[in-house]
Amino acid sequence: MTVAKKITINDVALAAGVSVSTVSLVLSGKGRISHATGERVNDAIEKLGFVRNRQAVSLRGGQSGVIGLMVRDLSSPFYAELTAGLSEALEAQDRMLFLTQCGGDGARSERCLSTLLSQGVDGVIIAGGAADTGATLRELAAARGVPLLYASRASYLDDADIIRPDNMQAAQLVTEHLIRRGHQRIAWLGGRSSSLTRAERLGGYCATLLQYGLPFNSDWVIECESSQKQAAEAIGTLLRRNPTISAVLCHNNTIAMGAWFGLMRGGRQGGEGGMESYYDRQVALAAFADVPEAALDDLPVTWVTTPAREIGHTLAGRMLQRINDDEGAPRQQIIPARLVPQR
Amino acid sequence: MTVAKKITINDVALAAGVSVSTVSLVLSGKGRISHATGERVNDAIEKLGFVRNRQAVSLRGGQSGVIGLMVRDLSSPFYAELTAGLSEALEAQDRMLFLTQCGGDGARSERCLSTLLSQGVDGVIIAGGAADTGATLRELAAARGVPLLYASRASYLDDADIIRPDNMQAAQLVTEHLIRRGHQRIAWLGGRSSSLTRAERLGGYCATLLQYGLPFNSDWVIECESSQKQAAEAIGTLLRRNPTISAVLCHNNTIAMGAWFGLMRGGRQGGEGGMESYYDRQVALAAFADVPEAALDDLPVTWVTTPAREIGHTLAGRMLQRINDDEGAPRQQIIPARLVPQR
DNA sequence: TTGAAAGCGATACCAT
DNA sequence: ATGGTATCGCTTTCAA
Repeated sequence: MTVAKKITINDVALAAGVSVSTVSLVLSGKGRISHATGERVNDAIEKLGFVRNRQAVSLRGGQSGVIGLMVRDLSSPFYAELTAGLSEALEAQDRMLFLTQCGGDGARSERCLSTLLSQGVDGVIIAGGAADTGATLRELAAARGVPLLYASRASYLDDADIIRPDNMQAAQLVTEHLIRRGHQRIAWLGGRSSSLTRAERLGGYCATLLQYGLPFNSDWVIECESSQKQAAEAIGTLLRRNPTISAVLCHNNTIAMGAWFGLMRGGRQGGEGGMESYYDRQVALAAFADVPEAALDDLPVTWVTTPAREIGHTLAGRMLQRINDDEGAPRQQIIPARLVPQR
Repeated sequence: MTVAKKITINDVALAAGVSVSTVSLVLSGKGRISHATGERVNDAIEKLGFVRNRQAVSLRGGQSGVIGLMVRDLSSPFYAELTAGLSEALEAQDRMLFLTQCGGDGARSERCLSTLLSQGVDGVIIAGGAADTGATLRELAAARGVPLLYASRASYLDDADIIRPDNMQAAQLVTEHLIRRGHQRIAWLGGRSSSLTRAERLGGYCATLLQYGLPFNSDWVIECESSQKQAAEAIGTLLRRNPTISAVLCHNNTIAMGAWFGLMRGGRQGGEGGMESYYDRQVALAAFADVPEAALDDLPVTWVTTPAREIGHTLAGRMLQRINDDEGAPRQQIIPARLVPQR
């Protein structure tokens, strides 16, 4: 493959019959350039197909126009959606995204950040993970004067600039919705007790129940892996033991689907005492969803969605602020969830 | 925020009492450096927390260590998974990913590529989309001597270096599986007739049927939006009109889920003539899946999965080849699908 | 309004 | 085995 000689501002300057300084001024729109000269330079740029070398710009001290993103795992719908939103918003600002997957690993996170910095990013966003090595990472970034932003599903970092979903509000929203629909006995299904997100949501659920003078029964809060099979079994057991439960709040969409299958099966089997009763009574399902609204499963379920894409947009906006005028005060931005009532 | 002065090789050289050339040689492991000097330099690097500026390297003519990725839409599970795999494999090679979302838009694609090139990427991968502007894009990349690789869900580019899933084989695989399980009358549900992926899959399905001497009936191939509701209705209509059908092949997981609901509902409603018959006969479902195996829905369905992550890995490997020794011959690499029999 | 020249950080050739 | 230095493409004073 023959590599055409790269076009530089020198070539442009030559073609336009001006100096490189002039070309640079035209490019950046600074300095007062006569209209005629501007025209000629732009023509030359057009004709030669010149594209400005950002690395040289950045080396000289300018911005690279690149934001680094460290994401725990891109294949998770939540982070994929967040990343898509972030990339979208950045591109609208003529910036780009540098992507790394840092996993949960601390040492790996440091290497990732180092790489990002060595590439001259204007800022770094850490989405999920890297909670433990927070201090080291922040020192690294601070030493380079690069703004660091966090996006997280739960609020484990109090003193950092962070954007996150409002898990508590989400739980309150959906719990209140169920109550308004007449449910008095609402159970919880799914998630591991070690999950911070779950803890926050449970807080909102619990608070709302008490606020409405309804019973909060810890036997009605069931831990469960995110597996349809396990959820289906778990809801069966739950309802058999507690036949008065009229609504179940599911930790995520997998749980919701499993729960629904569980209800179907229970109803279908029929004639087994308690089993058919709750189907006939139409136990209501509600669930938290990780996916964008358009991708919600078509189940008879009320969803609460965390607007991951919106979080991405917000991150882009906040990063722009940080880059332009570094208001040092760490700040928390909390993005509310939306309710999608059962259709 | 106080920005610590950036550490350069000059600082390292000073600290180690050697020249910058020596530091550079130690960094790149070229030239013969005495062990003692090497030690001293590395100590200084460690002590000062020096990180090499890749922009300067790249400006001087070295590699940037960055691969550009233009992806149609990151929030689609297939591309998210592909991107995750690619990023994973690249990081193992000490390279990074530059991400852009180019949508389907031609002009936008050109701008994306331009930006990538201006950032000094060592190579570019286009995943989905940008089919129409192929020629322009390739010229742009070629002019800069940057290798261009395609990843696509269907084979619309014959003369390019491309990696893609084997849609035909996938369809053959699953169709054959159904036949071996004793199904003779297999219908197709889902997808739009304008979809290239679907066309290729239909080809495999059709070929396999004929190969086994089974009837291929175009009335049994149903177009359908990827919506659970529509799929549920469509399968109902299909089976009512063609009660002899014993298996249905679904274009994706949404269709599969809808189809399954359709079967459930049909079975449940009972007593409506044809409606109950097909439920009792246990119509088998099989489906193509976009998601990784671990994320498959827990349905009584036989899945064929396109290994998106593997495609990502393969892309990384091929890109490495292209960067190192540019064997110009465009080459197609076709990644086979895997069967996940109904559990 | 425009041009000349210094310098950003790293590399590699040419000396020593 | 090391050191000096021109160079990559661009921005930015300082002069003209």
